[in-house]
Amino acid sequence: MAVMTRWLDPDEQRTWRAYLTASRVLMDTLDRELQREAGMPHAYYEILVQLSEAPGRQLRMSQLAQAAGSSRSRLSHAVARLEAAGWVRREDCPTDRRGQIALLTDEGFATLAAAAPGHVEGVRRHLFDALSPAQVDQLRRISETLADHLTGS
Amino acid sequence: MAVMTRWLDPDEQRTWRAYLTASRVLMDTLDRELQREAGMPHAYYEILVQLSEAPGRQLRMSQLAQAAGSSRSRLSHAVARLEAAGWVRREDCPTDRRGQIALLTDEGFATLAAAAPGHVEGVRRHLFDALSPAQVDQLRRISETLADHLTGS
DNA sequence: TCCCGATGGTTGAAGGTTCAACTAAACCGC
DNA sequence: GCGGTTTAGTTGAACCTTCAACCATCGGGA
Repeated sequence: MAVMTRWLDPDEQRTWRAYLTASRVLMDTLDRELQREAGMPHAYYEILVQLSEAPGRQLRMSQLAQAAGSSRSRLSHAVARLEAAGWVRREDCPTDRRGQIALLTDEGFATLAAAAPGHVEGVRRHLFDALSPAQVDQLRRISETLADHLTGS
Repeated sequence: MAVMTRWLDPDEQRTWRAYLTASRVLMDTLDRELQREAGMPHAYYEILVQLSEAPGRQLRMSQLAQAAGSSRSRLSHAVARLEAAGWVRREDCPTDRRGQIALLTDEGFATLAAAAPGHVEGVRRHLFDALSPAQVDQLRRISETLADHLTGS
């Protein structure tokens, strides 16, 4: 028997369209700002942030991919570029000969430190300044629910 | 005088991280589903949707770019591919000799009609099924506020 | 011990996006 | 109607992401 499509009602349509537009414009804006001011896309910034917060400023590739929300392949390519830029270094993992450890160089840390204020300012201006405290709270709950739902299934 | 960075407080941090994760995973999931089931990325699907809803199933390139939230350049490249796939056709604009009109072919419409149920089902499953009606409403307001804020500035 | 499946990571090719440069036509003030 | 400035759209190069294929190593069972 054919399964009927559960189409979106007008309210859902409107919500979905608004969400699509807002998230796309927000991300495009932040990405462009970061590219202009720090010379890297947002995904690369995320990688540096995750490394900077890890103990010893280093992580196994897999864990870094996980933390940065990246595929392994993407991370491999990205780290290759970050390494060429001198911001990250690779080392062999002592406990697993298959493993690689990515570590943030001092130069990478300095670049991140230089980029962070501008980026945070952008996040604040484009996101938090537009929302009421209640809305920020709602957005957090919605996002956490969604993330759970998506990764749980 | 140096401008102090308005850093994010812990709640804002948490909100921002949750938002980043959720929106990235959501979009990645939908994109992959669409690629697998319809052979096109979400951005291309958006273009076909906009064309399908336009009078005469056609739009000027600029208006289509606007509607689909795409840059002109991106749209040019995309339409070139969609044309090669036989889903879109280009015509000269009769009233402006600089202009180009993109129009959805019957084949393009059929492809879209075939892809839509699966995609809508995905949006419902991954987004709406996870949220309460109140949260859907909150998300709509937040997104509309954000979009206004971003495009207004 | 040997084998086999799972895990960690890389690679190359194909496809998508961005940016800057460019052509052509329309608009505007004079 | 002339000359400069927008606007419409395309192009190519550089870059980023994805996908599938691949190699190496690890871990567990017979």
